[in-house]
Amino acid sequence: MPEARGGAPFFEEVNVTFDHCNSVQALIDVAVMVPPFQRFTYRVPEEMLTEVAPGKRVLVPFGSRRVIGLVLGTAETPPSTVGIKALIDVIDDQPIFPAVLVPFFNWVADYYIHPLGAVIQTALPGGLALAGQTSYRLTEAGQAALSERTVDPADQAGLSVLAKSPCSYQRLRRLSKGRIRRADLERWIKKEWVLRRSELPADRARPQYERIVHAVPGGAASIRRSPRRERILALLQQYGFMALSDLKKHVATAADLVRAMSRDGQVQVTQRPIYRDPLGEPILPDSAPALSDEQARAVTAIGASLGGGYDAFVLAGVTGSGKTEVYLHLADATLQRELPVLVLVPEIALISQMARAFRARFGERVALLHSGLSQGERFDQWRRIAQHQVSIAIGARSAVFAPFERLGLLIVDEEHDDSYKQEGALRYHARDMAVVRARLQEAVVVLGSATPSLQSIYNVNNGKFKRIDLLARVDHRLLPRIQVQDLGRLREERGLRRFLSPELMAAIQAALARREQVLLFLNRRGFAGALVCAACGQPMLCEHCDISLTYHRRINAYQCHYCGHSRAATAACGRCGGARILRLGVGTEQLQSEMQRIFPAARVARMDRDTIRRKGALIEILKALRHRTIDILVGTQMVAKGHDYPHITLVGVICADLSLNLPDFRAGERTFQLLAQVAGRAGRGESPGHVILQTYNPEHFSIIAARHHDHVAFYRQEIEFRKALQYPPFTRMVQLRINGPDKAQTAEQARRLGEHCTRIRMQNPEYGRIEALGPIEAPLARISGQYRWQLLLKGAQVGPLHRLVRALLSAFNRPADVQVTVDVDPLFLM
DNA sequence: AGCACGCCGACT
DNA sequence: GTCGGCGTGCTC
Repeated sequence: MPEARGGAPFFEEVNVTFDHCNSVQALIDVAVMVPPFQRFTYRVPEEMLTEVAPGKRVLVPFGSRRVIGLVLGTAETPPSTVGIKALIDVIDDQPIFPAVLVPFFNWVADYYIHPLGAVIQTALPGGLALAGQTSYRLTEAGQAALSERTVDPADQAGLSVLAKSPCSYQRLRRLSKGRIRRADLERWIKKEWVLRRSELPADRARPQYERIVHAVPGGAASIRRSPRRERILALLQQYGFMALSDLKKHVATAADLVRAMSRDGQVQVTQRPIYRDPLGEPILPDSAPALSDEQARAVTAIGASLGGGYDAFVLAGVTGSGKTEVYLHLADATLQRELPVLVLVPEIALISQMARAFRARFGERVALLHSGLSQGERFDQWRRIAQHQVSIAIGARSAVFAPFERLGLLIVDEEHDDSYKQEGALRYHARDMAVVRARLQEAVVVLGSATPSLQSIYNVNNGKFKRIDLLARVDHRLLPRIQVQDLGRLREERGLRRFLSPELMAAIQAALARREQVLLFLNRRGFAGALVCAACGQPMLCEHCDISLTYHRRINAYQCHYCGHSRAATAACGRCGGARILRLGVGTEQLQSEMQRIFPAARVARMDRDTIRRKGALIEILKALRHRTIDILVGTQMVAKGHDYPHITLVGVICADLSLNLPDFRAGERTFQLLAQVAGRAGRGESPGHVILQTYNPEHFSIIAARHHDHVAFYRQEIEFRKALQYPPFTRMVQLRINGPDKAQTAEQARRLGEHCTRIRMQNPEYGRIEALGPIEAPLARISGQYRWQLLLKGAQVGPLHRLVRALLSAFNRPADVQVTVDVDPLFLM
């Protein structure tokens, strides 16, 4: 094939060539699944034309290698400067995602400034072997060199790691604790001590099948009979067909017998896919209860838009107003139009609750997608959606990529929750993407929350979203009474009395006497808050993170909450060597043990990251609460998240200020949401709720607004503050993060990036109104041994910001171990 | 990421 | 002159 280089006459000839071999449609765009993860154009050989389809994996030549790519569609703009290669093979029989997702993937790649192939990789369930695995193995020469000790002592250690077994580079790095570097491997390969083998491995996640045995007409009349065969034939006569696994329960040797019988023509065997069921326990079906007038109005209002193209709603329902029931009715209405429903929930723990409700109403039509599933389970759920076998999917943020070909309704529950923001290589916000996906697929999107984000309320006021309120709690339950206690007046007290006001203590006592449940919220896990040397006042810092350690009594150690590193609690002060370390403040661990001491008869439990680490532990706590085998629950902010605790009447907020004092412009919003949410946990049953909110800042507007359940007042003040300081939603932000293992080098590269940025901004008037803050050292200057710098870009329009960042990144050459990541619409500026 | 290519200094 | 070290840049 001639290269389409050069002038017009040549161009025509190319077209003639295309016409001649009838292959104009035979050019396809493929996203390669190895760096640089970009889209490339390939030619499809004639014999593969019928097989190729968007969403299928293909094997393509790439440089001197063969790699896996994903078909995006026919090429729109064939590249004119390079020769186009032909693809080698089509891997899949069925597409692994529908073609309609391609524009969505493109949008995500553009908006978040991330390579298309990498976007698709994050979207797909794991185990699809998208990248060829490269493994390294010690050669005989390497073995010899190692045993003869002719190698450099520095290489000795690395090579002996490799001597144990061949493995991948990543595993190698882990096994050698990061001491083996890429350059070492390349050097060893040159010396022929090490062999690199690149292979395209089999999928780890494969469909599972079960064998179905069918009766054959006249089969029973066949020659070979035996009592066991008779039994099998009789069972098949009765049921028509049976799974082989069920047959085995009746006839232990069924597997062999059936094979023989199939040969003799007595039965017929077919295969049918089975799905590993992530929902272990059976769920009793329920039927739709009657809606309140308010709920019914919400369903009618939103339901009117179903099937009529894109529309977006904010469903603002106070805690306990029955949003889930509205979702269920809307889902039902959507299914009646034969359109699928996608439900996003902020975290795994809440998925089971939502899934239960949906399963009870819709049975087997529900798929689950989240990271708690095994790779095989996730693959199965994904495939059931892609093959139209389910019409509802419930999942965490990555489920926004669920492979629905058509979509009627997208629900984002607890839309204000920051867990929707993914903080990996691709930093996306699942709520924002849900809105975009709804627009692209002409679906209705519902953002539900008791405390809608400032962003969403702003969009309502802009006319972008429609707002629907649920103001009443179900069964006319009242919102809890909130009482504020000033912690300042307890400053002179010693020990726990500093943190527990007499009013809170009395309320706990009274609630326990009434046999009601108490929730105590403290946004700090561990035993004590701060660790300070008694001699010199130096705080205990993590060796890898420049972050204060926290004392954990259960393991009797100081622990870093950022990298997990811990030191024995006998460790001395890092500065003066002083042995006496003061433990100031209080954490959930201490609060729990103090509560147990003060109320010995009460059953006290704790819910924080430490106690729910074990799989199923959270469910157990929730169950125990429901069965009233817990009297006092102590917990961190996870207790505020949407769980339904029907028997809790008293909520104590130990210190409402912990999230207020963070150096982040969203601190006020987070505090208000947290307080409103945690207060909402009280009084969801028949008894009224009571909340005691302790704070050092009783006059702060976030606290006052929370106290009066006054969302409007909070919004009005917060939006003024954002406007005055030109923060989102009035401006758009992109944050560039510069990370590296070396302090000076990271600082130097950050400075260079800043200079590049200034130069580009000066060159083009389009960037004139973009503000660059930094580069500055990040507030968390080091995490897990990585030094962190940041450059924050702020502008009125997202377009110029995007273009500036793209120009900046393409002009910036960085050393291999310094990383630059892009965070569009950053949520955490630390 | 991997691989080729091209440029330097150290050897046959 | 050739080998092999590493920095640079491309992959349809």
